[in-house]
Amino acid sequence: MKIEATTAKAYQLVHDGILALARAERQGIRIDTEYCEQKIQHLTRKIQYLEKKLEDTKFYRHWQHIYGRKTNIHSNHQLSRILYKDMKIEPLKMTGKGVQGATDEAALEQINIPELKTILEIRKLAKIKDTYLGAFLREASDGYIHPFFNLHTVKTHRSSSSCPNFQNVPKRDKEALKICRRALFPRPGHMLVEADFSSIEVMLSCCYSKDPTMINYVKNKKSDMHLDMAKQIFIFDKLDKNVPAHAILRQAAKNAFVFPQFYGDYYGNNVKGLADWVKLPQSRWKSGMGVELPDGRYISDHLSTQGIRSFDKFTEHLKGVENDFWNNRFKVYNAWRKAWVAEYRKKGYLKMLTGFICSGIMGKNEIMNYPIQGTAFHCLLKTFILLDEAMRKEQWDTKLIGQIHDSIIMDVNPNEFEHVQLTAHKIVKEELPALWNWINVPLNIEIDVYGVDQSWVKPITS
DNA sequence: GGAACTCGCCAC
DNA sequence: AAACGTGGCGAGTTCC
Repeated sequence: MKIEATTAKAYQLVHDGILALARAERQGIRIDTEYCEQKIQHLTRKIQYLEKKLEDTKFYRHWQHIYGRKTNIHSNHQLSRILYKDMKIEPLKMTGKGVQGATDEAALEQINIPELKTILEIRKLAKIKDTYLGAFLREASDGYIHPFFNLHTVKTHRSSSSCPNFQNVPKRDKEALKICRRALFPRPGHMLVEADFSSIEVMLSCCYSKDPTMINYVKNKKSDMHLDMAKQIFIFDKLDKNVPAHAILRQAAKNAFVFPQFYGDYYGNNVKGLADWVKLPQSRWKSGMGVELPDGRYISDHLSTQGIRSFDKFTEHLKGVENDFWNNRFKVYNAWRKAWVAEYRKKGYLKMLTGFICSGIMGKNEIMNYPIQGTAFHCLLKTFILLDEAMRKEQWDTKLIGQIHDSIIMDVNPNEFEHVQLTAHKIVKEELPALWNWINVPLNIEIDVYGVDQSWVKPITS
């Protein structure tokens, strides 16, 4: 696919953006190579130990019996054959291209063979060692890595990063986070600072759709879309998000319903994710199942009082929630979606608020997601450009060093921190809305600060 | 022996 | 009726 800017204002943004990003690439990110080397050795030994442990099992000997000298526990192709052909286990899901049984984490967890846990553990450690620490070392030069930030590779006009990819360093898995991010440091006496746009894709959904309900959700600090959805999905009149059990319901609604729905998913998939979150099985429910509620009851008992006693009944309920979500709660957004898709089908291309054009054959979900994703990134990019401008004009010692779609990573001189923070806020709250009159909601950033001379592991704020 | 593919997995 | 968007990258495998 050919990716180009296509209008004058889009071209200008890419032009300025490339230059600002190139300056960040040139600065680079400080890396502790000694740590990487030591940690790689440590992980290698750990992996060797797990491999030895595996080799001492019946499961492995069986594998060896089939593959002989070619036996390779890192081969998912071999593993798929062993499990699904040889041991005749019924595969619960197939791989993406659909020809063999899947051997990903979700699939292996469903199979009751203890050796598979060891394989998963090896996979996780190998990923950390090879994809992250190994790549950091390979790319390190004089104590710095210089990841590329590309603006010409992505269909949605977002960015990508490579050599190494700075945009996928582990964060969710706390162990992986600690090991990988411990390698990256600020310059001596400086601190790493990360400025994240708050819910930027929701903001852009407001800009495109002008949906009043959605706008109210992001403007009104007391309202909470995910909590409201949790109430509706799990049928509660009241939920307090500060109660841990309620916080889980809110997270479930957010991650297994709201986000997937905006990406184009449907209730039949969402219901599985929701059941996972609240630990309910995909079958009939009995008393005492699932997560515990603050009053000591379990979620299955609560739903039972609402007439929902099985996964199937819950699915039916969720179908109603989905219908209400699009035809009632966010009906203006839904109308925009329909009109937006119709317009693309008439013209054969779509044009973003920032002037970028996407053409080619697209499905419904792509037509809806591209403008949101692309334009959200353009807010980040313009902010990056303006920060870079201020930095050079005022000769900051602080440096811009990277970007992850909706966040900017800086290497900050502590004496300049207050000023940098003020400048960033001024850009997103005042300059951006003044520049782009289609911004109809308040943009905001959250700032995370890491300690002076400390790695990228744990922010000392927020 | 390298290119191109699949699979799995990390991020937003 | 159908049904989750965007990337990069390592290892294994297959093709030429």
